[in-house]
Amino acid sequence: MDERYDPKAIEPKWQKFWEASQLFKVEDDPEKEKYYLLEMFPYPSGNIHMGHVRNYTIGDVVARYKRMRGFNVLHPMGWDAFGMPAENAAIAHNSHPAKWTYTNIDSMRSQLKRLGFSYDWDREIATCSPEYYRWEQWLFLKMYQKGMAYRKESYVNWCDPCQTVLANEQVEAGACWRCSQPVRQKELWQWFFRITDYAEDLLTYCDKLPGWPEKVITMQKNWIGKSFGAEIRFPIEDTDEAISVFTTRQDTVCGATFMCLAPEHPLVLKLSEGKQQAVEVGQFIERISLQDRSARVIDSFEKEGVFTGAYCINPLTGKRMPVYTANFALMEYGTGAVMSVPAHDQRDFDFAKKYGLEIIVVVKPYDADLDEATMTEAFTGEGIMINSGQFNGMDSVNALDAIASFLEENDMGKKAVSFRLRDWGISRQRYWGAPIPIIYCNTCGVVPVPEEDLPILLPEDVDLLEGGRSPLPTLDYFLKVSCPDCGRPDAKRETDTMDTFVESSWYYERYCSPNYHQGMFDKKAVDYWMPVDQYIGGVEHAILHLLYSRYYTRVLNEFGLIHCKEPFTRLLTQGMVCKETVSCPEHGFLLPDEVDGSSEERRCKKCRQAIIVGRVEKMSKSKKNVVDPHILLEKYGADTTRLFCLFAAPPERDLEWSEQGVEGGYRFLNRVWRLASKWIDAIKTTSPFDGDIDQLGGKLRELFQKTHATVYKVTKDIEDRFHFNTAISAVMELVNMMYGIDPVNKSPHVNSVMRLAMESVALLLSPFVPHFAEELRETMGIKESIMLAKWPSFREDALVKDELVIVVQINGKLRSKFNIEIDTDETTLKALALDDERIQKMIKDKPVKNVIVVKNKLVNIVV
RNA sequence: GCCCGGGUGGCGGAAUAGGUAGACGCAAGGGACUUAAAAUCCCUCGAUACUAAGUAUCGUGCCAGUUCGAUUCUGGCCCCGGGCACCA
Repeated sequence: MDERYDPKAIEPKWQKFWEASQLFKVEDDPEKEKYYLLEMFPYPSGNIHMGHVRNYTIGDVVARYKRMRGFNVLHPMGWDAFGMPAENAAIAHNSHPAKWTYTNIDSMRSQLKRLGFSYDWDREIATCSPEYYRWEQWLFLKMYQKGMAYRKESYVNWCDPCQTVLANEQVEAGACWRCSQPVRQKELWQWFFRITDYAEDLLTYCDKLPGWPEKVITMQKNWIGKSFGAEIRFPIEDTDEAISVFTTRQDTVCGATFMCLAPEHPLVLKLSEGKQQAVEVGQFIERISLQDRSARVIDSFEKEGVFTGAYCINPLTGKRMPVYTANFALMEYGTGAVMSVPAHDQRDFDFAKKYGLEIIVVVKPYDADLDEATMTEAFTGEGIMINSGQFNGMDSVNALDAIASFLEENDMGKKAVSFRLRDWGISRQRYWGAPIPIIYCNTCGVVPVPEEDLPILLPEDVDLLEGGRSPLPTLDYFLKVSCPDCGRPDAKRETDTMDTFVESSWYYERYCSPNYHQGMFDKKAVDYWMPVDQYIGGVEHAILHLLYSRYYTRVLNEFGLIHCKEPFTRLLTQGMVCKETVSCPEHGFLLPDEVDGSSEERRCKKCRQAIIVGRVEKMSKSKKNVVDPHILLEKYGADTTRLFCLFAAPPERDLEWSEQGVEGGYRFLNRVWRLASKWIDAIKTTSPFDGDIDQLGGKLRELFQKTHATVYKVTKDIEDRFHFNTAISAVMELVNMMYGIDPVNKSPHVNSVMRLAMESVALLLSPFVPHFAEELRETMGIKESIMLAKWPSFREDALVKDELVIVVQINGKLRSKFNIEIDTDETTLKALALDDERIQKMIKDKPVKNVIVVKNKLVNIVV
């Protein structure tokens, strides 16, 4: 055995072996219990970063562990390969997004292989391949037929210089993230998925996902945003029409003194038409529509509005209420109209003060009075009803239901619920995405592409345009098509592509039968594998990706394509990888190798100024606090890199980068290696001890017990809560104890007990550091690969301790302790404790009031 | 503003059906080995005080409470991180 631990030799050796023997390959096998383990697939940016390393290491540990427990484990990997960065990179390098993407995929695949992850690479998927997106287009057509996909005109963030729609997260302070030019709201025809149809179901099932983090569930619930209230009709003066509003505060309806409509509300123009206010209203609508919504929020938002010239009638009080259009009313929420109650809503209060509108208090606090003339802010709490006719004196909480019922009985409104969730706009005016399979015919209108014409291929022979504008509308051979219905030659294809979140909403289902050509899925395979038993990824996808996936799975379920509704049974959101930031007063953020000097006095290499140590933050290129996994692999190897990621913190917490920590992990592996080489000759041909525990004494007995206790502890830590850090520290303890056994020891069972301990160490470490474990086992003469090995079991009789420490407390404070045989009875313990020399001295003649005895634990004496 | 997390040594973190606070690792200090250094192995390592190789007191963000006993349970407060935010 080589005395030196040499990851550079070991790791490629086993990676080759695993690949050659196809040990990561998995087949459907109804005889075996399945376990589907999935990590969020990456965008192929070209390089894996520490976040990926951590995410995929955690996943690989679970995959390997579950395999050793006898599960048939599906552990796939693929690429979320469509998206804007590929287009930008292609423009910058005068290349093609496909070429750029596939080159990146190749390099990232080899990086992942270098880390020893046990993926079944035969199932690899790239979402940009026609073989993949053709089924997405197919499902789109199905959804279109059922009205689940529809087209409407709506406002989007639009950047003129870039000629494209921007997602909300691509708008920074009202400007385009790429060109820094102001973003405006533009009305465009867009395709939508009717996710709101499932709002109730998605919400209900939030409480049926016990394997999800509380935090993510809460975020999803908030995002769906169900609220209970009433829809109330306010008749418009001198017409037969009424304005319908949604409110959660119908208890305050008698305090409604004016009405606010969203600028986009269809009634706004109608009401002001022909009135003197018409011009002002028109200008207001124009101005507000140009404002970006996120910009409106950032500028601490000035509430403003204009009077439409019309009045409506409060159905309960008969009061005339001026109708305004106001910027804070949103067309997308409720009915696009707000009944304004200035006394009990802060926005309405501000608005009323600004425009001199009437304030009427209808709920007073339980213990005080409220005066409209002197109040400085709205009272939004609960209280006693006043100025509300028959409801006066009622608790406002009860009035909610009473008033809603009253409105319903008198045909003025009804109880209602409203959701914050909106339909999912999936159109993107970009090139690098899946084409939407729709044709527009001047005669027939919107015509779906016939199924047999799928896939609609994304043309590859294109010149990308400066600024990111999609070339598709300029490509006649793509654009111009004859209508599938009437055959006229002047029809046009849809040139928008689908949001990349559509691809990531079903990739995990495709993994079950990735090469199936007869349909989206092979039913047998998805029925066997789905749902995903454990999903692992970043919390940044807590809402969008996970919500879309839950929705899409419901759609697939409705079409009978899969049997389950919820795609992910358990979810683990791992923390971020962080590192301290370092900056120089002159040169800004510095990379680690732009800094010189000792740890006390670090300086900028360029200007010799003392550096500023900033906060510990998520690794990012802009903060320059990144560590390239490649360098770690070169210096320490994959096993050390994996070990550090697992040991430094439990998975759900943030991980703080530490060079010394990595060093510590490396040292540990070396330490195990040296221990093994010291013992190898003695234990190579010995079989592990499995005899009667009473044959052992002293340190060997202890080591035997410790070995089994470690198996127990590591199993529990992985099984119960994925706490790999404590699992690893348990193995470290075992190794420390093994160092306490002298190799020249001639006790009869020393070699077999050491053999048992050493084999256990290899097995227990194998999910974490698989190459190391393979090598260690091979060295011990074990032929079978770790991929086929069984997880070790522990012997109950070895877990029973011979004797234990009883703690003696006085008034709850530790004062003494003694060793005693296990299960000694309470009376003996009490007597021994009171007899204890130190205790005697402490008590002296103080009267003993009470003695609490806990068997096998402690004695507490109260004086 | 609302909703989630989280505050434990010099540092990362252990320990919660209430029962020895600080496992394991890092850093630091000491010793062994070495011509020397690195590596390695062994020991020490929460704070304070003292009659100092021992003992006492304090100590898990702060303040109360429940209890024989609280890092763990309850109430209030402070700080940090994250998410959402004109949602009627």
